[in-house]
Amino acid sequence: MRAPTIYDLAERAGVSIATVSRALNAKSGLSSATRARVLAAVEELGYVPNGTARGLSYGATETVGMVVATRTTNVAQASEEHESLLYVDAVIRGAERSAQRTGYALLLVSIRPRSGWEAAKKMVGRTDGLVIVDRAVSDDAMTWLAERHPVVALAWDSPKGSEIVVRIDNAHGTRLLVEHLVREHGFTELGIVRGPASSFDATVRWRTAEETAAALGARIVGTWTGDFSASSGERIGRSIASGPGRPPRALLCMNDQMAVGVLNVFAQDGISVPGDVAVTGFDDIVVSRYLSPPLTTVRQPAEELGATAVTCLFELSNGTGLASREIVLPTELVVRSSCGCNGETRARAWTAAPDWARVATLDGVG
Amino acid sequence: MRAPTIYDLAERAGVSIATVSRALNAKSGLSSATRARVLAAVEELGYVPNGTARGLSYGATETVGMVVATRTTNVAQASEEHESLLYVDAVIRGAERSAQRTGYALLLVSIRPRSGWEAAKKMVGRTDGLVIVDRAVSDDAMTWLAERHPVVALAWDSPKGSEIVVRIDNAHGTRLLVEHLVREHGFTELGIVRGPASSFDATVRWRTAEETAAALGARIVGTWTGDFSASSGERIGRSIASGPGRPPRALLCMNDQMAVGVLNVFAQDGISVPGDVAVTGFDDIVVSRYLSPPLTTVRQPAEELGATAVTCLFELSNGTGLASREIVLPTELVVRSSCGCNGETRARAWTAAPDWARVATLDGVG
DNA sequence: TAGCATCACGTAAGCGCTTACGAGTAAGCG
DNA sequence: CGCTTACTCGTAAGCGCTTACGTGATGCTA
Repeated sequence: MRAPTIYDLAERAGVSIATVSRALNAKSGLSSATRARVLAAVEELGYVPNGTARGLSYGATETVGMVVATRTTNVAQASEEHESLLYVDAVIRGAERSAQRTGYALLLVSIRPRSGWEAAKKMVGRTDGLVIVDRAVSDDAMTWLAERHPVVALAWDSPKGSEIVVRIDNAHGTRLLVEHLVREHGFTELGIVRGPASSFDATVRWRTAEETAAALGARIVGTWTGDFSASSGERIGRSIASGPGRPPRALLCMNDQMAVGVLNVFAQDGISVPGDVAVTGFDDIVVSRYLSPPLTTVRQPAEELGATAVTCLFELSNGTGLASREIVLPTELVVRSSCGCNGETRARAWTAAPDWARVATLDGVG
Repeated sequence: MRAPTIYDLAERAGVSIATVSRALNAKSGLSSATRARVLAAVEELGYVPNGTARGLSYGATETVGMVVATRTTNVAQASEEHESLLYVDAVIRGAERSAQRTGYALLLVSIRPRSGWEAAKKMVGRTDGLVIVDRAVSDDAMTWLAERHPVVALAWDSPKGSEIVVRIDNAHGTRLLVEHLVREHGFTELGIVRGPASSFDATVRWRTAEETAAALGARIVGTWTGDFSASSGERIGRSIASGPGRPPRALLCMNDQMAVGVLNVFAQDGISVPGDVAVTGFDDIVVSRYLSPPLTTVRQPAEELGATAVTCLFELSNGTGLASREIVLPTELVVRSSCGCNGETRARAWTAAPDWARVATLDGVG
């Protein structure tokens, strides 16, 4: 049972395939009678346009590609597999939402560690543009891709080649957080739980944290390195809890998932948060506000990040021309209880990011 | 700067386009010298095959579609938007992984509530098969789609039309949980936090919970209905905490996210878990083991669910023929501390699901 | 050396659609 | 009433690729 084509529709409606195409695409130059005949045939035959043929002829796939690094949760099995990064899921949601608004679909591929970037390459011939998340491909690969396709890099360093970069203002959020801990709470001995060195976001965060602490006269009394997973946070938390030295008065985790792990261990070991140690995160994932104590963190607009990336892609291919090759989304400090405060307050921190306002408005945010 | 085509390659390598195609697709009947010339041209020109043209000619898109209902987290803004269902993200990951293994990509669209299913319809012409998650479209739409395209329904009732159903064994997991609470802990007064009535999974779960409780001589002293979000769990938890009646001895939440909300409120209000009230969930999302207390729950293999769905799709289009039109994946009881137990133990519960073993093995699980 | 496979490659058709161009008809004008 | 203009619709080319079929060259057997 072959799927019906416009030829079938044409025969059924007694018109030519050109007329069918015009009716389907709501073009002008058609009598309403013929249009109705064609649309009736569509219903009768249950016709669905072949997107492949349409794309080939039309010259656009109406698809945006999203390339992410593989993140797998499989607690039951191989533990060397990485835990999923919850915020990436949010980015994907945002991108899909933004694409959908223009009738586009999201083509998702993940790149396994050490698996090469063939999958990303393949996407060039299947999409109208690519969003590459968080170092899913190497610098060279990024340049290669951006040279021949519209590419937006998410959570990337400043653009080196033709790619557009969309990222969040890690530094500003981190600064607000450290200032809060040092100035409001008077904590002078801080600990830092870093993220993986491969992550651009993570690196900026801990660097800024250390700089800001130094500038404010606080000391970094310990640093640990995790991989952004809750289980790595758990591991680190345990080593702090059972270590010889005095724990830091406040522990800054470079993402929420690691903070989740830390909080869990501290609760088990009878370390009071925030009484003994204040703990903070970064990201503001869905569950953070429901932890006990509710997590003080820096909110990064993950969905907006994905949505903005796709919007940029559209502008890029429309030739509208972006005002800037680098777009920075704002972060905000979300103060809950794990730092020692009482409830939730938000210190919205708008960065000086002129481009952002424009792009975000397109997406219906601003 | 037009993207290079096989015509450019042919000219460069001094061969015909047919030869180029053969070289690219590793077909036989080519001297290794010509093949090398073509591949050299590929490198020089930075050629990437046009997937659209390939698909049209080849007759397959090498794409599987995934249709989900919109789930948006936007705590900052419109609160009527639903919180993301974390387990859906896991399903997406699993599907992508399974698709990737065969060189397929995942085309993702979400359907907004009340937005119609046009987006899903469109996917028929753009994919080789469709996975529809958790009632993203109506029964009629499902039938229409399944009549003209390979379709796998996830977390759906038994198949009514041509679709294949892949779901988890909700009943078995729920039964294990209730038995644990009643038999091991001796709880006789249970409360149930239901999920949305539209969800097939949720309905089976609370029905089974109530039946099992009755069969074991425990009483259901209260039921509440949430929407699977943590915030609805929070709302329900608050009404329990501040309500007049005595709270149930154990509170069964029909998913983890609602349990997260409940746990949070109880911690705030000084209700001890599991001392005063035992709390359980369903799903075993990433963070559940890190909550305090760690959540006793029923693990559903969300990634496997997605992976299995895609695998089924492949079998369906290969014409290999599925042994059954309904595949049930096992659930397992994960006992942590929120029920009153001490640590983590797992009661693996293999359901009598002969098909599953076969399908899952294909995916490298069994 | 005639005859026949076999191999390596080119030719051309066709996948289902969009769209430039042209043809035919009806309407508008002096 | 003859002309132009506008409208409606058909014809055909082409998007970039795969592949059935054909052709010439080479190797083998009798």
